[in-house]
Parts: sequence; C-alpha cells; structure tokens
Amino acid sequence: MKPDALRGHLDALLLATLDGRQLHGYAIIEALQQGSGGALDLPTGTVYPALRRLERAGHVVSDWSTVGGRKRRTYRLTSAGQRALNAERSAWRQFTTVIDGVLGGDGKWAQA
Amino acid sequence: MKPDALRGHLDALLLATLDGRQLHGYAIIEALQQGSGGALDLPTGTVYPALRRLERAGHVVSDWSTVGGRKRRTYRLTSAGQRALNAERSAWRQFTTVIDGVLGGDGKWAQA
DNA sequence: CTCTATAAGTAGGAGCGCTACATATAGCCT
DNA sequence: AGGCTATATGTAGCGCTCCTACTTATAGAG
Repeated sequence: MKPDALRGHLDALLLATLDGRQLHGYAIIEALQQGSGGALDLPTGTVYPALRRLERAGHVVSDWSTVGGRKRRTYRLTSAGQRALNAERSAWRQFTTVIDGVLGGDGKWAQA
Repeated sequence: MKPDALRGHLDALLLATLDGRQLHGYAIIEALQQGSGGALDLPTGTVYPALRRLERAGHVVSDWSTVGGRKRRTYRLTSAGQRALNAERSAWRQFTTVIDGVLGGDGKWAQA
C-alpha cells in the first residue's frame, strides 16, 4: 500500500485502535500491524506526532508510567474522542460509498 | 465530506472518470458531481493541476479543440493510464479492506 | 560489549489539495 | 449598453500531513 494513502484517515485509525482500551504509542503501532494483517506498519515519526495532535485536539489524554524500567505514555479516548471516532466512522462509510461508486462505475470491473 | 480525505485517491477518480471516454476538464468535474450524487464538487484549482500531473506522468494525453467559441482541452487515457487505473482500483480495494478491518474491529459497530 | 527489542521523540522535506484570483467567450435579461 | 450567469482553463501560494532520518534511553540476549 502506498504510504500516503492514509492521509486524512490516520486519526480514525488511531481513535479506533484506542476504542475500549488504553495503549501506549508503541503498542498502538503493534496493534495496527496485527489488526491490519501486517499491511499497516506506521513509522514512529508518523504516529507520535499524530497522537500529540489528537491530544491537542482533546480527543485523547495521556498518562506517563514506567514499566520494566522503560517510560510509557499511555493514551485513552476522551468522550470528545469517542464522539470524534463515531464521526470518523460514518465519514469513512460515506467516503468509501462515494469512491466505490465512481471507481465501480457501471459494473465494468465490479465483481462483488 | 472533509475535503482532504481525497488525498492520494484523486488520481484514481480522474482516471476512472476517463475510462472508456474522453472528456475535457470542466466536463470531468461535472461527471464527478453526477457520478457521486453531488458529494464531489471539486474546485478547478484541484482538477486542472491534477490533470497536468497525470499528463506529465504519461497517464493521459490531451488535445485542444474549440466548441461554440470556447476552447476545450480534451483528455483521454493512455495505455499506461489504463494500467495505472487498474492498479489504482486494486489498491483501493486493498486499502478499504484494511481500513474497514481496523475501524470495524470486533463487530462493535459493524452492521453490514 | 555489542546487538536487538522496547519506547519516545524531533527536524526537515515533499507533495497535494485547497482558496483565491485572473482570463475569456456565449447567451440571456433588462 | 451593461451586467450577470454558465462555460472553460489556468496560476500563485498556503497549510497540512505523513514521511525519512536521526537522537535518546533502558533491558536483555549472545
């Protein structure tokens, strides 16, 4: 998958990954790897700044802890973040419907 | 739909719009409007530069004509563009599958 | 004592889509 | 005659985001 395809959808992925659980940055990256069957291998330089953005936006909050001598910054959704996630999910639905419609066209290639 | 969601997928839309027919820029914008049920209303400042990029990339070629006193630049796919369109379509499939998987998660919200 | 895994971060760049503006013709309405 | 709308193409420059590359630090394996 071309790296920039995520543009504009990364927030949704991060929020969804934090839905119902709290994870630190490194664990989020691993969760996305596993949750995507290995298709998503996001670099730290993408994820960490994105989490900061989400925190600035009030969608997540973080707490520091130390586990096994290593510092962790653990994130969890705020209620605003939960609402944002719902919005992202419905926006994603709309988005794929629209693009599918254009790409699918008249059924020339559709097979599903 | 948030405007930047298109990032990375605009080429696919333009190539798909030109699949099997030749259109000029203005007509492409209208075709996308109709083909998306009004959801896509791309500004000329987005479409024209994108068409130039596609032409530079060898995916489309253009010819000038004059119709009703107005100049038109009509685009059509090259064979490389046709291949690129196929690639974009399968990339889109992969992309949506991956994101759907992450957003859908464990079925908490999936309804389809 | 080095190498890998774990863990977080910054600096800087590329590139794309957008806003806003400029240009030009045809046709309609007043 | 003048203005307005639709048709048609284009550029300049901005903002943002994701990426590459690098830095820092600890624990454990070999």
